Amino acid sequence: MALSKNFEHVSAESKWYQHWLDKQYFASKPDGREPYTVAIPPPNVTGVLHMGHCLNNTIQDILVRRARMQGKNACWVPGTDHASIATEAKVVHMLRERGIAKSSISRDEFLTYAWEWKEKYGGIILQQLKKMGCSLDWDRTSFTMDDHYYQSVIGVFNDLYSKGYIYRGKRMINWDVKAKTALSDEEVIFKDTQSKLYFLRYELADSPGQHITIATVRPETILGDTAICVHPDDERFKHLQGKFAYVPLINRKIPIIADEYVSMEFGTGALKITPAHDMNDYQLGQKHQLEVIDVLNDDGTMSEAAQLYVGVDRFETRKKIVVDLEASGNLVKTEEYPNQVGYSERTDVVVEPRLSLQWWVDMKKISGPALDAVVNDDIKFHPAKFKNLYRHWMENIKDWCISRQLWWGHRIPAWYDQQGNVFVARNESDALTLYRQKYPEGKKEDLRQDEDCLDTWFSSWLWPFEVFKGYSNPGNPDIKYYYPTQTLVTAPEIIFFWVARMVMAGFEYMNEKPFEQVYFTGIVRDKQGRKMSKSLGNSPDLLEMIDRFGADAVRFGIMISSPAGNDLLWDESTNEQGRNFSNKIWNALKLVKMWEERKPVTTTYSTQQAEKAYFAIHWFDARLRQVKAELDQSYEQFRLSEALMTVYTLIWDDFCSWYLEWVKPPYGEETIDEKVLNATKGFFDELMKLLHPYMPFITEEIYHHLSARAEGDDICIARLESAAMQDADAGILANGKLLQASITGIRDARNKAQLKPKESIVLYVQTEAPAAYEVIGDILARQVNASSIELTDSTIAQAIPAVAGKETFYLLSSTPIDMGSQKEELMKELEYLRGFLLSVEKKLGNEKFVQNAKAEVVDIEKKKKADAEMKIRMIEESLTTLN
RNA sequence: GGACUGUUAGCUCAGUUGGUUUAGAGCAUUACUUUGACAGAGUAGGGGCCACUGGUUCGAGUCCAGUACAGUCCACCA
Repeated sequence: MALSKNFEHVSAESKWYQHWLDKQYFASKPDGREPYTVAIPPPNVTGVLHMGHCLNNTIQDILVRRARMQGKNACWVPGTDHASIATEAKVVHMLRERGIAKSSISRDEFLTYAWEWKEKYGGIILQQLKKMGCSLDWDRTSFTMDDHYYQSVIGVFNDLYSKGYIYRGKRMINWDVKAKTALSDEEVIFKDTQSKLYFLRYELADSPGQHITIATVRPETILGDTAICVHPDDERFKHLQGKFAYVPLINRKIPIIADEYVSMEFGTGALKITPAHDMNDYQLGQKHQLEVIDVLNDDGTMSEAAQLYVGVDRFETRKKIVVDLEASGNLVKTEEYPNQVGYSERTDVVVEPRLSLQWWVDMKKISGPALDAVVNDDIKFHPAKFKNLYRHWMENIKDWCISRQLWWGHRIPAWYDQQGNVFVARNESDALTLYRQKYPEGKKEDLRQDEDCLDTWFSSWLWPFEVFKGYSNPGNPDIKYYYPTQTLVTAPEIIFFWVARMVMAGFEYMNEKPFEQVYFTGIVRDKQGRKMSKSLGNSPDLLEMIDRFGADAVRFGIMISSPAGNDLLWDESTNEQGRNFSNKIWNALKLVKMWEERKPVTTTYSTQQAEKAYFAIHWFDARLRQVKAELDQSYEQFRLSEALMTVYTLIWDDFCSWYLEWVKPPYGEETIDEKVLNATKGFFDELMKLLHPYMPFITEEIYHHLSARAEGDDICIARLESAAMQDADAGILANGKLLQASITGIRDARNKAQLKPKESIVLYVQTEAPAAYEVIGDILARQVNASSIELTDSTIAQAIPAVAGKETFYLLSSTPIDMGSQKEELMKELEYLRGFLLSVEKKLGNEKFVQNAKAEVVDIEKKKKADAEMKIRMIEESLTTLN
């Protein structure tokens, strides 16, 4: 069988993914095995794959595939989120492009368009996950607006309402004037902004011509002013307390009140109070029973109440009113003022604090167990630093505004009658029943359902259990088997939006945490450290990259640059590293396949001979065990990039660079030792299994090239056995290190002396461990092109000396050689050793050290000293041969 | 403004309770190697006062304090 020059990822990847699907390897059913459950953080239904998804889902796939190979019943549930604001915005945009205004169509018409949109674009992101190789159980694909899911959301609302945890109230909320909806606090992003501070003077009512000056960044809101407030102890304004002033331009008479809230140092010490448009002003207004004048419409234009600029946008008004205030003589001065302004997370417009009637969840009622679970490590956070963040938020939790003025989503199950009563029920007929309990003659037509939808997160907080119908069909076999899930992999950005609320919902409705552990990924940034975003255009086209480099390479690239718990500065060049790695593995396969074409020879050795003949095998066997133990550690701590690096070097360095070279049959030889061949293939199998979670496609491909496999023998479901170190391993590994150091040192010496690779040498070894050379001698000789190896007690004249660790080698060559550079090298080494010796001697000469340090430490230092002295002696001896 | 995290080679990061060499890895870089798996490669190098300043200690990249810078989260005094 002829193998292509490189790994052909395009054909292999689609072929194997389809094969895995055909074999139902990702489909999970409850059975006697230990479950390993992961519920995907559902991407927006209309979203497309970006680097954040790539990182997040690669990590999940690694965990899930590894669990599957460890014999667990792995179940990774896919799905999407209806993403109310984001999707509705897209549909509104689409309609506008078709010349349809949302306001011109009915709710039902709009929803028809929205569902069409969802059907058309909804599956895209899931298809993209398949391209990445994600081993999701597609039969379980969920959507937050599936029937059972919808009913559960409504059910939860009803339940919380009946417990008194949900209420309706008029409060200050964050208003998105573009989406025309309320936002939760978490949906507001504060950005540093260079603003202007305007100093405005208000004429005093009793003293014409006299003024009080206030400072504001929002002059347009003065039209809604209902008071001016000063600090009660402020001497400058004491005489004005209880007096009145006129709002400029409209001359409304407002009181001057006193409250300790006002800072005497800031601005002029006098604060204008606009209860309708500022959170703090609202509270002051409540306290002092001030009038509330709302001067803005829901789209951000000035309302009738403003009297002036009616219908003009708020920012346009700001420009105009400043001009007018200046003209009227009320503008004293303006100052540059840097402050932070809230923007909508979804639409990126400046958020308007606004008083409105919304639905709220009283979070303190349900946060208790959720806080404890994380603080007690019942749910483990990785990295643990997020525990503090979580705790702080939970301890200071505020009520959650859950109503959104949108149509796409779960409609709030509340009905209102003409009298202003509210009936919360699961459906209209239940609501009618409630209504009739109060008004027996009531008719269906008297009731009107709330127009609003619920916040998206009010549905996604049920995700870990409702994907198994844990709420809608309690106690079913799936929920009993799969819940709680094992690992949640998500971005720290949504720790409050989602993670915290899932924990609360889990305890409230399943009486159990939703997941055992949470792994917070870093944020994917570009090379300059900027967050990847659409607007910056620094987000690469993932599918194009997969086509070009292969999914394995892209997965490799993102994982290798992803330190546990840190943001990752991702650069496209890591794709190349991944592709080169694939190529390297592919070529190793080609080499092994070439050997296979030779004549197999079965050789029997005595135990002692075998130790020597098969040293490479014994060594790699030990290395595998060692690395597997390291990997277990890394996985346990979610150090996935470290684990990948470990596998990478094991394959590239240990297997390709060392092992394969050690066992490679000499050129021209037509036979192959059968035991070596079989062992090599076995190692290759194991290596592919270790790598499979990271690079599923190429590993499956190689696995099948290595040996003819029975039907159903695929690496995807192969067992990955863990291994413990054995007693003999330490000695073998030490010999391996000695062999490597010797080869490197001697090659270096050959290079420096400009000995051609083909020129053979006689190698003399001066060593404290002669026995080792019994075992490693043959390989050493071949790797450094030595015709023979001799042990020696003394220096060898006319030979090139080389020092490696405690060993000294003498390379005797038949051709005359230039020793100059070699001598220089040895002098450098000598200089280093003398410096080192000095530092050790200094340490040992320090009485306090010898007195206070632990005995072992002192012994180590003594040994260092002896070693250094010995090496110096050896180099000095070697140098004499160069003279 | 408050809290947390970080600052180690050109870049990205390891460095476990202070002591096994005068600090490691990957990528990048340099020199050499070119028909026998792989030039998308091989072999061998170079490259760091561990941010700064003090302190604790026989001993500090590692512990403590302060300073500077960066990042994240929270708060919002108009």
